[in-house]
Amino acid sequence: MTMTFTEYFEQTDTITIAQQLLGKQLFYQGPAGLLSGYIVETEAYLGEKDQAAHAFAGHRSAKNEALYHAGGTIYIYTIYGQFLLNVITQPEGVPQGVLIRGLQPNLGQEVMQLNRRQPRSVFDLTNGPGKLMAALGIQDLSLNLQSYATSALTLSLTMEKRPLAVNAAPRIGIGDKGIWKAAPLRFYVAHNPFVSKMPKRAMNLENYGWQS
DNA sequence: ACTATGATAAGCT
DNA sequence: GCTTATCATAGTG
Repeated sequence: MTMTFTEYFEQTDTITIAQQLLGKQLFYQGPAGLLSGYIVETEAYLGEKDQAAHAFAGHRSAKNEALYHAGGTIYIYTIYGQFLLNVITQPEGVPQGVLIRGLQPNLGQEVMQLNRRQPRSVFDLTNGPGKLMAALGIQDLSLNLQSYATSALTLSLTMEKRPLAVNAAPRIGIGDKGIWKAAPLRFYVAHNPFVSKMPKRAMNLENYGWQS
């Protein structure tokens, strides 16, 4: 089955997309060659009603403009000097998206190593939203508002690994936002060592949490 | 969000 | 007793 990016990111709800992105491969055609990794951790942000979302209560500005664009749009924002990567979901005007929080390196792991300052181990390379962007070497906003369908940053909707289990948990870094602080909108491949804050004893180093 | 550092707990030769 | 892991705190853009 072949599906366009628009279909994939507009035809179903954001929570489902956040779960189904686990195992999809993210590609970046960078200056040092092709880099890629499998998505292992995501968070869903549900628009105007979601107190933790940038579009809460309809907030709209130049910084979060991408949220209001079509499904498949790249949304990058910065916090504390870190660049964070999102995929916009839902049709134009419905400001929802998915934050990519963890990546299992595949192509160009050596380059990613060089792009990072001081990773403690391979598992420290891309196990966080700011870390994975640093590893890819994306440290500006030039890809913001562009599309995964047509830019140097893309992802495969077909080639994928399959998680043995997907866990849901509260999102990270959410302050006092009522029910939205505890809402289980963070999804990750159970026992995968590239998931942020994964305790070592919970890591499965045999299969990384993937089927076969 | 990340890094660095220190405290506490758990493991191990 | 030493090493490693987990948790807490502070500093930073």
